[in-house]
Amino acid sequence: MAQPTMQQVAELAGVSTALVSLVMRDAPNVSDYRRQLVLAAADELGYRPNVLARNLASRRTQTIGVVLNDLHNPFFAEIVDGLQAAADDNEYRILIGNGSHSQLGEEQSVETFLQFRADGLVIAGSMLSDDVLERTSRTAPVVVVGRTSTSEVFDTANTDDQVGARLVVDHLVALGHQRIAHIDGGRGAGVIERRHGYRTAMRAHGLGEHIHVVRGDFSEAGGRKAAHVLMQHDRRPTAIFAGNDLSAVGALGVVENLGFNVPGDVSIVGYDNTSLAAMHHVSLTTINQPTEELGRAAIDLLLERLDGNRTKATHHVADPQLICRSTSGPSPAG
Amino acid sequence: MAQPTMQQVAELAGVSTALVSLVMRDAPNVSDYRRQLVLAAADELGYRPNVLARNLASRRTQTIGVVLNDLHNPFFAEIVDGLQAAADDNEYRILIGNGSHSQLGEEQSVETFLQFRADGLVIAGSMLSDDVLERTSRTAPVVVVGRTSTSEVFDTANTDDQVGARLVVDHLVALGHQRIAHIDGGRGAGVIERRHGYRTAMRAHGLGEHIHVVRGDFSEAGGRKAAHVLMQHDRRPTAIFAGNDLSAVGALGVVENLGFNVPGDVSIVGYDNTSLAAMHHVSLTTINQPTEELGRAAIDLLLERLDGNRTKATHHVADPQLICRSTSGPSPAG
DNA sequence: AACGTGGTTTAGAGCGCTCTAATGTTAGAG
DNA sequence: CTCTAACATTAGAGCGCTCTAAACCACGTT
Repeated sequence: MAQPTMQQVAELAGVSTALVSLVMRDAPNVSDYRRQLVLAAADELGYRPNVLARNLASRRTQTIGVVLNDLHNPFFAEIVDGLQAAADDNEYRILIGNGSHSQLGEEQSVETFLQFRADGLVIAGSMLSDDVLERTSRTAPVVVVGRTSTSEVFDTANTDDQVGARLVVDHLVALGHQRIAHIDGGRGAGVIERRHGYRTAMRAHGLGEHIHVVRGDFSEAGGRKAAHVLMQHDRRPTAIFAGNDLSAVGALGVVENLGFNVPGDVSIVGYDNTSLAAMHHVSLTTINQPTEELGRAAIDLLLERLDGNRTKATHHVADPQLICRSTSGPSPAG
Repeated sequence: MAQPTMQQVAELAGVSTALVSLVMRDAPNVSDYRRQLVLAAADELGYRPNVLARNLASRRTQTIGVVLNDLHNPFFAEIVDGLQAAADDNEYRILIGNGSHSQLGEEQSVETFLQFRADGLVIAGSMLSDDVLERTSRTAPVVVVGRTSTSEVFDTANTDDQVGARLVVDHLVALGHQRIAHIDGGRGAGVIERRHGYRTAMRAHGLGEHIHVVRGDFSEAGGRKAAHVLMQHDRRPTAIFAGNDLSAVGALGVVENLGFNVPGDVSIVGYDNTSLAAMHHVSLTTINQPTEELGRAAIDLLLERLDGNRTKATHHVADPQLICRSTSGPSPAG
């Protein structure tokens, strides 16, 4: 399995290793004649540059480490689509680390990337504290996606979750709902803002007394458990605003199983507009986050840092948007 | 952003770099006294080993590259869970590459890992030809997950898809169905076996004349399109066997939207038993693949190769299992 | 014939680590 | 008090590449 080295290519082509290096990097000022020589030799040997050595010598890896909080949440897959596209455009490559939906898993992933000397990090749905993230970004630039922060050290790209939550409440209130409950996301990213947005909007509509928050964890199982609690409450809600699509679908299943009609008896709204929500069979009313935009923004922010064009923290905020589908409707009874 | 090096740690601790190296690698035969000295110095400087340099020198990375065909398919997230657990147990780390549901994306991911000199590769749901995979495994050991192969070069870990398909057909036939159609997965992994298993089982039940295969692509959208075609057919099926859960859910949405009852009018069965199928609201009858087992098997196969204990290709085959949920029921009319 | 000029090529010193072989150290055996 | 064995430590040569500085090589100019 010993792989051919630049040295061998150089010998076969009858040139110096420096020249081979130049050819491999597509440098200008290499005669066409030698370029062909080198390429032919490389091809013959099946030469493949050793990124480890290359990066060690050049002190950059052209690699961005992406840490995803939860591989099971389609939201993150969609973020990756945006990141991938933007990275491709800029000749960076992306490697993905699995945060395993836990702080520890996230920290290990980050550590791996730092040891590999990734040029920068994108952490999507981070559960780490600002403090830890700031410390990390002293080693390599960090962009946090899907989570608000006022940090003056690292950048963020996300949607305004408070506004998003308000859109949900406004929508449900317009449909005549009053008893609107909220399933939050536990320790997940964006949880505080969404919950706060929900509370504020409820009060703004004079529905302060109907504020009802149940804890979830951004998973389908969490949504199920929370919905059970809600539906057994003596004053059960006519509408449920779940913190993300995954928990909304969990709630949806339970509510239906208990014999209620959605949206006839109970309206359910999610958050993220993932592929899950868009599925015909699910057809979930939800809030769209422009994942493509967020992904691109994250890469752009990172590149500005890497190119040394900026040192001040920047927070890219995108607009959320209500996507009305089949799980929300007029309040029963009125 | 210049990070401290082993050299600096050595100076601060008043020892040689070799000793620092030993301490960092937890080697035996280092006096406790110096070990503490070194650790203290490393801690003070915030030293973090440079994996690039380490790997370059030691010629191994302790890293396994995992290429996922489609980040949007929860099946692969579940495979990663198994891989992650097994890798953790063996002090390997996992890095994930995005195959982008395309051959090109997959090849690029593989190339990146080879350039990073990953010790081994796991390719889940590969769309690459045996030929390409065999060539790749001359550079680093490759285990292909979720795809059959008789290759004598690389290893595989998967379930017997033909048996799985037969389980589906048997189940539906037992429920009285005759017009059982199949939505396949286009160029995806396992497609040929599942389709073949379907055909064989149909004929075995004397239903050869009802064989009906429509092309899909393992995505929800593909499932929708295929279902449209099927339901507009003059002899529309009473049961649909979709090649994976994602397309099954797509089909489910369309069938319901067209006003049919599931499973009253049409039964739908998926494949993979992903978290998607298990969702209460979806509750899809499907075939379980033991993802945890597959993930562990893949890592085990890889480690055997890496430890030099085996050179002959091995194909780990797990048993599929029918999971009966709410989308399959007795054939209407009989 | 000496001199620039600008494009092309190369020598060689690192990058930060590991690993082999050699050296230093200590304690018990003879 | 020397000799050994076993443990502890270190020097130094790579690993495969990049990058700076210097060398080389036609050309057309003076």
